[in-house]
Amino acid sequence: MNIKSSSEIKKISQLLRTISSTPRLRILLAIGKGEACVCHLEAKLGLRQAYISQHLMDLRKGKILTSRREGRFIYYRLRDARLLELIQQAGTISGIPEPELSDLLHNHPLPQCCCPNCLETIQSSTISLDSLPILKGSNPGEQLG
Amino acid sequence: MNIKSSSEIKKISQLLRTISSTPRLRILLAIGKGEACVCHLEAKLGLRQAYISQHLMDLRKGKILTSRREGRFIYYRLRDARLLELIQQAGTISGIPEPELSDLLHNHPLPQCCCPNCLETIQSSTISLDSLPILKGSNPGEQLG
DNA sequence: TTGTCATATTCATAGAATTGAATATATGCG
DNA sequence: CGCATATATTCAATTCTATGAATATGACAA
Repeated sequence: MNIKSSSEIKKISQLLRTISSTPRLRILLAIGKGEACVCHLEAKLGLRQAYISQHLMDLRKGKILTSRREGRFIYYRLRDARLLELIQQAGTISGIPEPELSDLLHNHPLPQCCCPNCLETIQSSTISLDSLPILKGSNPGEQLG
Repeated sequence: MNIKSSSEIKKISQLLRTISSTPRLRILLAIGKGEACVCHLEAKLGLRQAYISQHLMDLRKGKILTSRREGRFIYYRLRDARLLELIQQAGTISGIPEPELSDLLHNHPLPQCCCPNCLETIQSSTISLDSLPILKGSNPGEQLG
């Protein structure tokens, strides 16, 4: 049996292509195992909102991210955390030394959103934690992606 | 420390982009853990020679393949066999069921080159095995890629 | 040397992806 | 409602990528 350009290969191809763009890789690594809203990514990556949103759309279409709305914010999360292992493996294969690689992968927890507006919320509420956007709102949020 | 579009990310991006094209994925899977000459790939994949050579060139430039000349033939091999695991992982993540996936990965040993000219050699030499192109020639071959 | 076979390279072009700019939607608040 | 904020979408332009066609190189054999 020959290797044909099967639908399996197309799926793999598409997954790899979708995650292979530099801004999308940066987004995925910034989200990591956690969740991130667009404004967070905007602050963290230094990219414009509309630009990030476009790439998030690609990642949603490629079934790589899921999103969840909570009030005005929309939180993105990896649909499958093994993607991070895949990226790590790619880094290893391309000869990136372990320290740099694990820095890339593990050094970016998202305790709370640190973008301007979230920071402002945190700073102005050192006492009442329930004003944090990630915690407020009783609605657990519908799945969007 | 922020995630910057570092050289590490660019390396990962380039690796993933290079292997993400359908014909290149097919080539990599056809080579697998073994070695293959262009004529073999031509026969196995049903693609034209020049087209395959172009993709082989990309894969060589991307440091994904090494090549070794032996007489008129040039044999290609994966520089790092972990690439196959990476591809497998990508398949798993994109939801390909295990049977199809392992078929894609393990069902293509390259006992000998089966392309027209190699077949002809094999058929006309059921007795003297040392006439097989993969075995003949005392020169172990220089690394080209 | 001439010819043949295996493979590589160059070049042109169609098509896809990336990006920037502008604008739209949707939620929540007063 | 009307406004502000968070995010999404559309559109156009530029820039990559893929592919086909033609041709070149390099090894071997006669």
